[in-house]
Amino acid sequence: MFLVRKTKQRDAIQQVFEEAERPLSPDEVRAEADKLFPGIGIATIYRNLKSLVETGHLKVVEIPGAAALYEVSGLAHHHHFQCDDCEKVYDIPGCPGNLDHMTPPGFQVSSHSITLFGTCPDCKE
Amino acid sequence: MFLVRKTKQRDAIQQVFEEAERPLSPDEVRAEADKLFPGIGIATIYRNLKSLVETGHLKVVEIPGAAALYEVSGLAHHHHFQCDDCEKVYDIPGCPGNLDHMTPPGFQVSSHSITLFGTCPDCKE
DNA sequence: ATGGGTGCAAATTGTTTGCATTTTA
DNA sequence: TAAAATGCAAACAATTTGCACCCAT
Repeated sequence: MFLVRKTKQRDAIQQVFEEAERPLSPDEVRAEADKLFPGIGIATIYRNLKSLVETGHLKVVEIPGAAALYEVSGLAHHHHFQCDDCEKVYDIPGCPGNLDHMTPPGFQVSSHSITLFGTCPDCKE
Repeated sequence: MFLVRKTKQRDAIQQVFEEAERPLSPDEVRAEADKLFPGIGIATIYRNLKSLVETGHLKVVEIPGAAALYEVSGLAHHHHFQCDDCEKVYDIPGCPGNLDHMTPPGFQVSSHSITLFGTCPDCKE
């Protein structure tokens, strides 16, 4: 990918993320983008997700035991919650902060990932 | 799987875990088990891993962005470290403890997962 | 008109499953 | 010797890639 050109499909995908309120899977992105650009192919979704991550527009959200999700970058440092029931993933603010006391001697930490699991408000009845 | 019978292959797989000092991938298990029982098939590895998890002998270790690993169960609550370089995963003791302050109102937390990323001692030169 | 982008289908990777055969109890 | 376990290969699901064609610049 040398130069990144503007296309209807790419615009549609970016717009999907601007309107999303939680991290989305490639299939969810496809379903939403298809409303804006009917017939968009799944390979196009994957290719654009990858290039949007490379250009810094999106970030990959990795949840343990699940396929990758994507969200707009530029949000403050935060973590995620996955509902045990509906499996949707939500952004949650906050961070326990310094995890140095968990770092064993000889190891050097560059980043961390925290995911909470449980029941989301929608599924809590 | 009704009754679980003892087989040479299953014994080999269990022995691999008794000697492992970190979580292993199915392929690593196969490589080690193959030394104890040459020719063991990958399907047998997967089937036994699944049943050993069901019987409580093993636990699945899910690292964000990586395929599932397995380790013996019965260890104290702990978390994991993945090396950015060699990608090996290590157990690390400790836990920041109460993460309630990260739980947004309306959500109910049942468990959490913490993974530290960085450089392991082996790769630190 | 040229080089990047798209859609489709084939290829990959990690994991599971169907089935004929072997092994355990 | 009946039921469970194995090995192999085919089936799957998620993601990537090759290629002919299309569309921005």
